[in-house]
Amino acid sequence: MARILITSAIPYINGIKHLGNLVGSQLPADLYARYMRARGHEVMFICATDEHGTPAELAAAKAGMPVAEYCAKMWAVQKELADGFGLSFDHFGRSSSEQNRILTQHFARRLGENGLIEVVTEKQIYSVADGRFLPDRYIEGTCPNCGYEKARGDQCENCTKQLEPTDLIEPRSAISGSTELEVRETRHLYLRQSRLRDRLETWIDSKTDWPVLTTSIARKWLHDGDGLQDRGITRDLDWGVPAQFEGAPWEGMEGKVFYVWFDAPIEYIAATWEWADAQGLSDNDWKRWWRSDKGAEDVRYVQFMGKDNVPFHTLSFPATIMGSGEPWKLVDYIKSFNYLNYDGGQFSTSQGRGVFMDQALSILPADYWRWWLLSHAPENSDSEFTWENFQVSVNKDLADVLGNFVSRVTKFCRSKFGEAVPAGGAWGEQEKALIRDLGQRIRTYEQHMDAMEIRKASGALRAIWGAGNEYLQSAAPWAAFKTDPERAAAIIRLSLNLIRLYAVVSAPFIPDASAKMLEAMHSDDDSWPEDPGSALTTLPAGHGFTVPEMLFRKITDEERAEWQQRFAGRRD
RNA sequence: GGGCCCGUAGCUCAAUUGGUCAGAGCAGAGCGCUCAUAACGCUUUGGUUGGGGGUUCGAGUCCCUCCGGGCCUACCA
Repeated sequence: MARILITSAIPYINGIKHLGNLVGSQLPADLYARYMRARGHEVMFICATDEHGTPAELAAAKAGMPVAEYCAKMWAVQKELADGFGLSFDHFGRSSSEQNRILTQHFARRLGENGLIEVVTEKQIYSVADGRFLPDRYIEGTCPNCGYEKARGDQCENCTKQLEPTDLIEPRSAISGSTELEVRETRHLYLRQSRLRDRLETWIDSKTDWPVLTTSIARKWLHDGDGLQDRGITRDLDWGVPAQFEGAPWEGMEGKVFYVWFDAPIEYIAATWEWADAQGLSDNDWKRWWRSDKGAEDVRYVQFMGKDNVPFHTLSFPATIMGSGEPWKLVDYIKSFNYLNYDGGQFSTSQGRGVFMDQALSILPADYWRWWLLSHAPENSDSEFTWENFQVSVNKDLADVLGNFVSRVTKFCRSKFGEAVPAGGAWGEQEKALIRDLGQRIRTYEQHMDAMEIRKASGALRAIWGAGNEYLQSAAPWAAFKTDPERAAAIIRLSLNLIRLYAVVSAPFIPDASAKMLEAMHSDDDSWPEDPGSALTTLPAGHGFTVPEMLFRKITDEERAEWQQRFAGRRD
């Protein structure tokens, strides 16, 4: 048994995530966690909300509530949606937790003591009307290059030229529109990650099995220009982890907080601590996942994230860990994803374009979404959601192939033998061939799952489902029943057992349907079919079952057309 | 501007380090079956691998170039 630590990139607190966000981190992480648990491994699966930063403060102000209250409310919303999608986190934490405050300040102090933090005085734009310093992209103005009037302080969207906020003509606050802007001096802590460049590069170079997407982004940052640059890790905000605290090796940081990207990854650790506290466990119960001096040497740590998160997970967070000089766990494997597009364009949170998690669950159960999203995960390039493709995949794979298999077997048995596993007959050549075939297909499935090749794994699973229909067609119990009922009984006994086997191997992808299948088979034996032959004798003759409700319904053309129109733009 | 990724059958995607007629699923066509959610099984039609050039005994794979799409570019997260 191995020990596997799995973290999903933590979703930002601000608003409800769309399906592209879901498939880029939380959902594949859940698939992997469920699979590894099913294989008997000890798993710690961690996620949380990322709550600090300017957008959270602004969203709270817009909602007319204190930021802490807003975050608490949105955490509950996201938690409920995560539960709705069956995301099996061992703990869904909050980056605003007390545990994260303690750890974030701890890491900062260690980095400071190790000479890796520097106080830098710099000039930033301050908005008097808003009473806050403005991040570059919260400043709007006219582009000096092309004359576009809504250029942002970091880049002009129209001509793509990169800008400094002071380049803008008639700059104004993007928040209030106020033109009362001043350049003010402010002091910030910088993480001197340039000093760790060689160590980081050696470390990245050792990861020869990582996806190209992951390593190429890391290398770009390591080599771009003068190489890895130092990075400001504090901000002039109210909401966050205070940068000035008891024991801090610097002064004058009162009123400042750590940058959200400094404390967010630390929340992976903090959330594990939150988990231990919530369970009433000891310090060592969470440290054994994170500290190699506390029993984490044998832990394999896997992170899941979208490509936009890669620089922070390959460089700045590892720099934080390495720079601490303490034996915290570094990531062993990063699985990164491209983006999922929506019907010819991008999902857009601001425009409400695409399907969001709450909307998805309001029209179809989670398993339908899980299956489509995972079997089309954007692993090698950006991929695309279309309603036509969604309808066809769900109807064919889930309803016709898997759902109908369960239906035809259970209904045939009920009508010919009653609602119990029939006795009599024996396995022949066809059964031996099926078992050999299943053994191979399951092994292929396991290999893809172990390698986190999600699309390939879904294809292998579909092939396992297909094997059942192929077998039924060639064994033809409906024909055998007329001349040799015992033979038909043997076929159906195996087929009913096959339903239980399908429930077990399919559970990582479609946990709710799998639970229904097990329930219909009146079984709670969810042990992995290490040996298909014996797995198919789990339900003995005489064992009762129930014909289940339709496992998956089909999506009609009318529904597809309606949804296509409903989600084309503008969220209500 | 710089960097990276991608372009393969009508659609969604595969093709170990360059190595036998470029493969699946879906859609299409034909046949079979009738237990089942008009479901299932079998067979089968689709490709000058975006265009052009080059290296090689051999290129979807490597190099150059052009076209098209996407991402990142360090103060959104």
